[in-house]
Amino acid sequence: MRPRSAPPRRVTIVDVAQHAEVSTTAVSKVLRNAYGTSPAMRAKVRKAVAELGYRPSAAARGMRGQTYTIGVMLPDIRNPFFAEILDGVTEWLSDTEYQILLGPGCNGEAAEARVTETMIDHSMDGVILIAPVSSRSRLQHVASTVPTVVVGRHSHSTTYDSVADDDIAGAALVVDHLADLGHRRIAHIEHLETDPARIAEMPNAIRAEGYRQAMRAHGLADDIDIVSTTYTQQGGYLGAQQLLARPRRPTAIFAGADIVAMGVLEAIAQAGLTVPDDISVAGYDNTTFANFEPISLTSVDQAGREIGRSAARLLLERIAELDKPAAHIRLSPTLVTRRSTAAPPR
Amino acid sequence: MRPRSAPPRRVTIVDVAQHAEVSTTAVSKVLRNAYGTSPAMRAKVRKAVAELGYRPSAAARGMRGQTYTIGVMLPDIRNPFFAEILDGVTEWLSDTEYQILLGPGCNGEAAEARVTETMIDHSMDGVILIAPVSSRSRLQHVASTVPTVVVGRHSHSTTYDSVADDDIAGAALVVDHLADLGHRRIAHIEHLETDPARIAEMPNAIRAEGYRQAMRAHGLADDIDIVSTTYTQQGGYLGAQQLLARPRRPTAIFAGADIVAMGVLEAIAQAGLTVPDDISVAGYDNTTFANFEPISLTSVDQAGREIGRSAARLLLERIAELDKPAAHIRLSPTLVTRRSTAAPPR
DNA sequence: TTGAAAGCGCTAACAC
DNA sequence: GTGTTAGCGCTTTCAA
Repeated sequence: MRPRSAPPRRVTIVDVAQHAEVSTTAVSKVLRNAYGTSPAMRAKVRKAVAELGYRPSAAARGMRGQTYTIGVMLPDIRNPFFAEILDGVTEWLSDTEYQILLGPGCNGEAAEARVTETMIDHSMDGVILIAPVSSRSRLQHVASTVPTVVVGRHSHSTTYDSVADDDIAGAALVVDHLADLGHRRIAHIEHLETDPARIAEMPNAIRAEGYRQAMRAHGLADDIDIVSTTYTQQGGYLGAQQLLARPRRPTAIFAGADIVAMGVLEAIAQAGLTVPDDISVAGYDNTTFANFEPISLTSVDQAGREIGRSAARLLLERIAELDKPAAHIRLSPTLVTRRSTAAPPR
Repeated sequence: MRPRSAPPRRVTIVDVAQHAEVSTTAVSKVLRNAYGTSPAMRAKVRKAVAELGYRPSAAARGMRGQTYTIGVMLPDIRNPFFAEILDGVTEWLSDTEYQILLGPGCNGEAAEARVTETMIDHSMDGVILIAPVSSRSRLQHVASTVPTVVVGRHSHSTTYDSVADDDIAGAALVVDHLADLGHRRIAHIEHLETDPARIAEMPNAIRAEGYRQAMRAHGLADDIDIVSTTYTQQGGYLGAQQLLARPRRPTAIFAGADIVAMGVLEAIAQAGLTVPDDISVAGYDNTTFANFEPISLTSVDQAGREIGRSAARLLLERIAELDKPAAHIRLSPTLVTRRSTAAPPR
């Protein structure tokens, strides 16, 4: 009745070697498809591995060679857009022998440092950092320790690769769409970026800049109206409240992220207004939420899956060739128009 | 200009020992707060650790002792309820030196096996399996290898601990609420469970059973109406379509999960009906989605955070004492009534 | 209280 | 093409 009397000793490479009547080196080589193994040997080893149910210990492997494990850090597990990226990563890696482990959702530099350290401590073969907020030097440090791909920042690092969408273009898609519908007072809710070093590469800051540029291009420079909050539902709610209280209320709100748009919709409903009759709303990320029929939110599609696939591909390439020059992929977003945007009230 | 010319050698316990002028054994002991270290020695070692920025290698640790890492497996990263549980786990472990790593979202037994194996391969100190679908014997196997807590199954295992909510009571809360409002034709959408071994412990099956019991208790045995699909948005959509096509349409739908309710709402909207005027809808899990003001879905709250905290606590207790008897915690759910439920149309 | 030394499971030189 | 051997960084006996 003792549940775990004897935690049975794990099958090791030595057991496999004995069972197959070869050396441990041979087993190791076969397992890694390394050079210098005869077909006969491979067959013997594979058979023994199967019969004994052997699995290599990633911990032991990590001390000498690879662990065949990729770490993925994502800031907020609740944001469905990140799940999309993750799907792409998973899809790309599913054909390989690499495993994935995720860091727990982390907000802020301290938590990010903790997560990346943990991944390094486990000697993961590479890490994918999704929308990190850490300083550039911190990312540099991580990348100098382990092959790294950064997703969602417009980086120009020579140390790590990056994948992001063209946020300037994405913001322009929204403004163009709203302007074409006849809107002039188009407001934007941004995630405030104070650190000047980060303004150049954080997507939120670039979306705001893209909004400004597009407004100017439409001759709407005087109508530029940005509220600075955070990319959260709460941020959208508070930001929208500010905008709705304006003497000349905007006729359209471009939220920097779908999660922000959720808060915006909530504030609008609470104010007794209707979307899109009284006010149009657009988001960014094209999450499942935006696609939810009763919501039907116009949103910028970043092709998260493709971003994830690209990130995984770049990482494997870097693992294979540590010195290869850094690649920086910019994917073009598209606009998915839905019922939350329409012509402004007259 | 070479980006990663020399990946600098990691600081090891030997470096710390030399710097502090003590033995590696001493360093190891201090790091683990082990018995037999003088205050003076501790001070010296701590100082050296800080000065050198030393971090223990989890990989190396894993070969002999603990890795101070907990693995959490969750089936679907998109379901916000799981994020809630995760928050609870994170909260409880934040006071400890344990780190968390998550498995990638997995659906199906094969994927679950892969994830748990990966965690074991990395010699994690313990694993928390959230709503696993694997067979009982498979869970037993995992638990006999590594301390395990299973979340969301009504298990009676002697090998692993478990935490779940009382799904019979949760279903009753919904039926009671709807019956009190005057509903009789209350339908239920369940996630189909065919494996007889699993019916007794899977929450979806127990919710369906709770629905049946509660309906009978209200004298509504003849109105029992269950559609079997899956716990997905698509499942809810298709299930609702079936129900709406009934000759005597139900006046209320109890979806087995909020994600299912999303699909239900979509089908209802598409059918040109209104919630709650034409039909009431209730969900299960009280996700952020249910709380979203424009939706305002009545839902059963499982106290996910508390579930996570309990799971983490049980796991640490088991890690400390491997032979302790298995504990099975059942938390009582509560009902959060919102605008999606009202009296039936007359 | 402290430290020397053996090994955890694996990979990588380097023989043969 | 194959096997022997020396570690990787850490924990853990076991002596001192």
